[in-house]
Amino acid sequence: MGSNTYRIGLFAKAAGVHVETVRYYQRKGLLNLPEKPYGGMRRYGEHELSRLRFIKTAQWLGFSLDEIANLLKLEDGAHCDEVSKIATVKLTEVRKKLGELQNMEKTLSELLDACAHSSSEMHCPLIEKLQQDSFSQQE
Amino acid sequence: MGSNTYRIGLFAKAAGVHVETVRYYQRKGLLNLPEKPYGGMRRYGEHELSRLRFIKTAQWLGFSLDEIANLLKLEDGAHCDEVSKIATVKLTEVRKKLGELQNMEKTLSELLDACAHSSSEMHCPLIEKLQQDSFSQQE
DNA sequence: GTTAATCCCGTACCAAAGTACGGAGTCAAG
DNA sequence: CTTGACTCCGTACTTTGGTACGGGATTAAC
Repeated sequence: MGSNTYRIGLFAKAAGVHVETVRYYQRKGLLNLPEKPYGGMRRYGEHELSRLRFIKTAQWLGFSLDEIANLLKLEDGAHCDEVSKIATVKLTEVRKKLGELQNMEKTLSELLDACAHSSSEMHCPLIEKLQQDSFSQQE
Repeated sequence: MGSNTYRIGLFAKAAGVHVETVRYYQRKGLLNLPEKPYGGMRRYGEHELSRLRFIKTAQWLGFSLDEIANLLKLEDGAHCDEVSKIATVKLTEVRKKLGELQNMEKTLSELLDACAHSSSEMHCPLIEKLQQDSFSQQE
């Protein structure tokens, strides 16, 4: 089936991570380590590659490796009820993150807007607002 | 001038952080530690308090302590364009994340929906779906 | 057919952002 | 004037997410 063309070095490079990081993810169970032919070297294919890319994307979005591990259980296939359970939890997390980001987006863009329309050289509205404690439901 | 009314405990509490965190920020140079009267205890005023709140708010907006240290250098409000530049970069990042999270939200809720209408083995197309488009030049 | 580059795997170390600990000193109440 | 709460300061430990190191195996290139 899948032509497992990469060895670990190229595999890591293709996803923009270090070899050590790949091994680290394997230790954590985020990636499984392919069978090693008797005394040879392990090989990685496209599927593992997109899994690795997925990990990096999810991480960039603010998920911890533990959370990602859970997300990946969905990809690994499971019975419906378990999938539902995990997916529900994840969906809640995703929506929470969405809310937080929307908050950030709003705040930042308002501040930038104020900056753009400010004529005063001496008072940056962004700095000033950050100093007042207005937005503070920080979680 | 400013009546330096708080001692560290109240000061920390007023900003919603631990005493140890205040000390940590002092060590990192994010807060300066007030003069200590001969053998007495240090006092903190409103100015330091808004600085501390600034730190927490900026952190909440996704800035690292190092980035915040940089923002604090511009605290005098006289460098609005520079501040704007930094904030714009953040905003761009935040918007990109929003897009990807929305994507993830969609995938997960579709998955849940599919789950509700079937009762067998389930396998989530999470990775393929999410890998397909855009994302990827994460930083 | 011997080097140079890779891989394998285990262990150790690193940075960010705190948190915890402990022996002092100080201050407010009873 | 002592007890309890708070402060001071230094050092150590914690979690997360990696990096680095090093000896031995294996493969690719000349």
